[in-house]
Parts: sequence; C-alpha cells; structure tokens
Amino acid sequence: MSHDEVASDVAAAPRRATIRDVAAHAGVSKSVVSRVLRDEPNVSAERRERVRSAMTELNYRPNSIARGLSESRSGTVGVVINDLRNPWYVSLLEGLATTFDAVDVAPLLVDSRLDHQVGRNTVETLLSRQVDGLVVVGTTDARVDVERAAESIPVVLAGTLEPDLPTVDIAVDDDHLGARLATEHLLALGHRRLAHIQGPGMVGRLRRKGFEDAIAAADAGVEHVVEFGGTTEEGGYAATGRLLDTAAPPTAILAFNDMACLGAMSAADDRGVSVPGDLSLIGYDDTRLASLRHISLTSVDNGNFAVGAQGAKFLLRRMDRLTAPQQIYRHPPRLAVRRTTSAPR
Amino acid sequence: MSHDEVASDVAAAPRRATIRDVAAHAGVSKSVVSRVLRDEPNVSAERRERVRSAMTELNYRPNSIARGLSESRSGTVGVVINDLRNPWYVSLLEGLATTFDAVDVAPLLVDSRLDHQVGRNTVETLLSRQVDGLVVVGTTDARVDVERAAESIPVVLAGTLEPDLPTVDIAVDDDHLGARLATEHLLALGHRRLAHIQGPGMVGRLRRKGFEDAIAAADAGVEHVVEFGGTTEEGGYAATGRLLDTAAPPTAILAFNDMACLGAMSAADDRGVSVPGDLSLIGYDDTRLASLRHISLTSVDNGNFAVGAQGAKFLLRRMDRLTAPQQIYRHPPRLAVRRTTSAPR
DNA sequence: CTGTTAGCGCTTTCAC
DNA sequence: GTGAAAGCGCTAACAG
Repeated sequence: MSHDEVASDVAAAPRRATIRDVAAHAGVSKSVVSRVLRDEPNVSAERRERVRSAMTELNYRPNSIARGLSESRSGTVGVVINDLRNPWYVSLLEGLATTFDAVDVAPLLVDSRLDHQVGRNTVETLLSRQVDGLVVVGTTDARVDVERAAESIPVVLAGTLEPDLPTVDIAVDDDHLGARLATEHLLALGHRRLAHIQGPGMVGRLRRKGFEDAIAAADAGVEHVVEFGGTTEEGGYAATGRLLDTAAPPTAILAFNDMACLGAMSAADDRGVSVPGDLSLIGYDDTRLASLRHISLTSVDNGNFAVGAQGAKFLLRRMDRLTAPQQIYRHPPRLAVRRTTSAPR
Repeated sequence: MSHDEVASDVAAAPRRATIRDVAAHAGVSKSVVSRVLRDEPNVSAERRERVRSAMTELNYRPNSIARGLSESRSGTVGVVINDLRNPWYVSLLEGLATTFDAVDVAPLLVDSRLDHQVGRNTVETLLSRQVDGLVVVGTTDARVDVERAAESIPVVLAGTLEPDLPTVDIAVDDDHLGARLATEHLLALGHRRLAHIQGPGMVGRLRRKGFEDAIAAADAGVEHVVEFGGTTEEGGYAATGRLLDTAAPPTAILAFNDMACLGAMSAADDRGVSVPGDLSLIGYDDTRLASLRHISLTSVDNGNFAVGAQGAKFLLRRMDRLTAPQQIYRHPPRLAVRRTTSAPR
C-alpha cells in the first residue's frame, strides 16, 4: 500500500510519540524508557540521559490512559459535592486539589444536585469512570450509593459525618467546638437571649449541641431557642422572621452557616432591626462571602483548606489499604470576629 | 501452584467482571459482548438478551480506561478556570456539565491560579491526562499554553474572547450590549454623571465600549469617567474611592462585575453615601451574590448557563473536526433590575 | 543494568 | 451474524 496523502481536511495531526518511538530514538528498549519514566534506579546514567533527551526531542508525553490500564488504576478520584452554588466548599476543594496534585491524582468534580436533575446516578457514573477513590464533600443525599461504593473503592468524607462507616475516614472541623466558641463569644458580649438556626444532619445536630452546651455552662438566666432553618439564604430568612416576630425576640443568633446568616441579616433589614445594634449575628464556614466588606460577617472559620488536605491524605492512605481502620480528623475551628456582633443594647 | 489463601488484611476484593467474563457467562465471544456494549446492530436478539442478563448477573461495568486506550480518547475534557473563588462561573459550569454529561464526557476542572501557586502548568497537566479537548472559562493567564494546546486538541473559549485563534470557537455573552443595556437603564433613570469601573482584557474593553457608546448615543450633557478597577472586591472598592473623593462624584457606577460592584458598595458605605439614594450601582454577571436579598444588586445577566452549554456543543463538534472554521456565539444579555439603582436625587 | 515477553480490557479489522 | 486475532501504550515479571 502506497503512502499517498489521504484526502482530508484534518491537519495531518502528527501522531504523538510513544514510549516505543522514544526507545527507538534513543537506541534502547521500551523497558529502559519505562524505567526512566518512573524514576526507577536500575538505569545507567548515560542511557538515562540519552532517553531523557530523546523524550524532549520527540516532545514525548506519557499516555496516562495506557499507564492506567496497565496499573489498573485511573489516577482520578471522584469528588462529590452536593450543590456547587453554595460556595462554602471552595477552600476545601483547594486543600484537596493541592494534596492530590502533588501525587498526580486528578479530582473529578461532580455536582450531585445537578446530576440528580438530569437523572443520572453520580456515584455510579464515577465508578464506571474507574475513579480510584471517592471524596464526599459535605452532606450528601446519595447516602446509599456512597455506602455501596465504599465496598469496592476507598471513600472519605470531608466536611460531613455521614454516612459513618467503619472503613470510611472522616475529615471535618469540630462542629461542636465551633458552635461553642461562637456562643461563648455572644455570652461574653453580654447577650442573654440567644437563638440558633439549626441545619440538617449530624453536622446540624453537633452545632446545635455546641450552642446548647455553651449556654448550659454559662450562668443561669440565659434564654435560648432553636429554630430549624436549613442551609440556604431562604431558610435563614424565614427562620429569622419567625424568631424576630415574637414578644421577646433574641438579641443574638448563631446561624447554621453563612448563607443562612445572610438570610437572617435580610430578615433583620426588613424589620428595621439593626445589626449588630439590635441583633448580633454569627455565621459558620467563614466563606469568602463573610469577609466581603459590605457583609462583614462574624463567622466560625472551619479551616476547610486543612480539612480538604487531610481528607485527601486519608484517601491516599486508604488507596494503599482499603480496609485500614477508620481515622477521624477534627480540625479545631476559630472564630473570625467581624462587624455583625456587639454587646446588646 | 496451589490456590492457598494468601495472608492479607485486604478483603479479597472480587476482581471486577470483564468483557471476557461476560462472554464466557453468556457463552459467546468477546466481540459479541463488545457489540452489545456499543449498541451495534449485528447481534441476534436472542444472544443480545443473553449478554445483557449476563452483564447484570455479573454486575459488569465497562472499563472506560480500556475503552479509552482502544479508541485513543479519554472521554474527558479539561475545564480551565482562572480562580474558583470568584463564583461567576457557577452556572456556566452547569451549562457545560449538562451538555457533556449527555454524551458521557467528564469535565476535569482545574483552577489555574491554584496550579500556578503550586508551580505546575495547568494545560500541560491536562494534556498529559489525555483530555480530548479544552474549555477555557473566563480570562486566562495561560494564554500561550492555550495557543499551543489548540494545535493538538480542540479548544473553545467560554466567557472570554482571548486568545482569539482561527480554530478556537467562542461562546460569550454580548458584553458590549450588556454594558449598553445597563448604561441605558441609568440614563433612563435620569443620571447625568456616570462612571464605569473597567475590568481587564478584551471583555473589559467591550464593556467599557458599550458604556461609552450608550452615552454617546444619549442627549448631550452627560458626563462620564472610566476608572480601572479589575475584577475583585478590593479593586472595585479602591476605584470607587477614587471616584467618590472628587468634587463632582458620579451619581451612578457601572462596575465590571458583581465582585467589583460589592467593593463599590462598601466604598459608598464607608463614606455615608447611600445606595441607591446618592449613588446607583450596577454589577455584571448576575451571580448568586447579586440576588441575595441583603445585597440585591442590579446586574447584567449574561446567561452563563446558555454560554456554557453552547461552549460544550462547540467543543463536541470540534472534536469531530479539529480544523472546522471558527464559530462564535454571543448570548444576548438581560438586565436584572434590583435595589441598587434608582433615579438620582 | 538490560531486553524480552506477556498482558491490562477493550475496539477493530477481517475472515468465516 | 459471529469469532479469532491484532493491537491501543504502557507496566511488570522474567531471564540474561
């Protein structure tokens, strides 16, 4: 068969150089090239150099798919986030990415809410993509899928405590402590009528407990009330409405998160209740939102970068040893005091 | 060799069923299974059924890596975002993901700012992961890398106009129109001293042009000034400071984006300038931020979901035909009027 | 240290 | 219709 130019409008994309081409070019065998590629020791300095320069000359780039097939791993991990629109996860993701990058693992990010909308099973899709592990970021509604996944691949939770399985590691901030710190701050300012807007799941229960325990530890004479508000601005807005439209409204509110806290702020605005004059507010997560000047929310910094980084480390460890005993990391949170808290009038 | 149980703490993870197992189980050849897998026609109904049930029985899941190696494609595309912390891209991403999901392509999301920090080359990393294409979301600083990448794989720009290459498709909103709409709104309200906070790059220039053209088309007697402010809250804050601390400050400002607009809002707060009473403000992108009650920014909705969806379609098309002629999609923007604009005092 | 030889799980000819 | 055989680009034994 002659080597005539095939009629085609596609530029004759020069086939990528393969390990074989490099071997030929350097006058060695494939194996040597493979060894150089993986920085193995058993290669003479001279040939190593020869291979290296052959690689640059041919503009060689290893094919990670082929490698994956050989090593039966993909070099990717699935990162399941419930809803990308609430950006509390941003620095957690950065923590994950930084750690994974260092070992050449690529996170495959999926928004399970979105997947749900288009009717596909997030976890199943990731599994068929051969992800080497799974990071569940924040409360998930794909609980059973996660449990099933944990049977076949390493799974860690970051920023959530559920589902709590013996072979699933957990990296979170200490929600109980965070809520306690926030509440103590309010008590120290002199507030005596406090409210908490509770969020969902175990995290929600822990933050509530932290709130209540701080109050229980305080002098008597502190009133408190808990209202369910969820994770959204909307939820915080509604809950705060219910709290403020009472005979003796609270003088301070600890919200489940920053979004709900913003909702609380708006509810206060609507009623002419001044923040922090008439009402102190504390959020949770210390998102970028909280630090915007115009908002300037006092908020609990849950150290999400560290949580993400530790979650990634847990996963990497578990990738070596699927059934290792469960490890839990609780990051100590820190209160970031800004302009939505002050002493009560 | 005997089949003794090997001492191991790892649960004998039952090897995933392969196409071979399915074939054996169904009593057919690999080829038939492969055909069923890809919904090819030339398989008798009876055997097709047999293969199907063998698959379910064995809980078979195709290995996308192996498939990728065979078809020399990975089924992934790289999505390069400059900075995840400014969430203007969220719905653009949803548009991308929705379209890609439908054809089983997985977006590999990378934050080039973060990559830059850890000293790795975003585009190069993606290429070595064998992505089948590249989506550049928003202004990028990896311009030359993108240009190089465009030589070997399909590239589209979403929400940015640079680098403008003949084989790189573009999906954006019509920035000139968007800025014009916003400016006309201000003019219609009666404002006669307007300012614009300009952002970077071609998008920045277009929005500025839209601003200026709207004013040029208006009755005479409209003063205007442009101040560079960039994309961040910080930048908007500083620029607005400069604008307000003059003898005849503007009564309305069109900011480059919502973040800068929030900065503008804070600068106004600091000076006791009331919004919208003394100063009307318009953002751009209509992010989730803008619609938060407490913020309630008038903003230009750039239809990012549609932009993302169209960008994805462009890329899929180009994956069939790398050198197709350039296509450009300009989404018509829409002004979302909220509480930061009103007639001047 | 080096080269040879088998695969990894799938698609893709090409005969039958 | 169906099956056999030959890869995709790499890693991983195994002899030398």
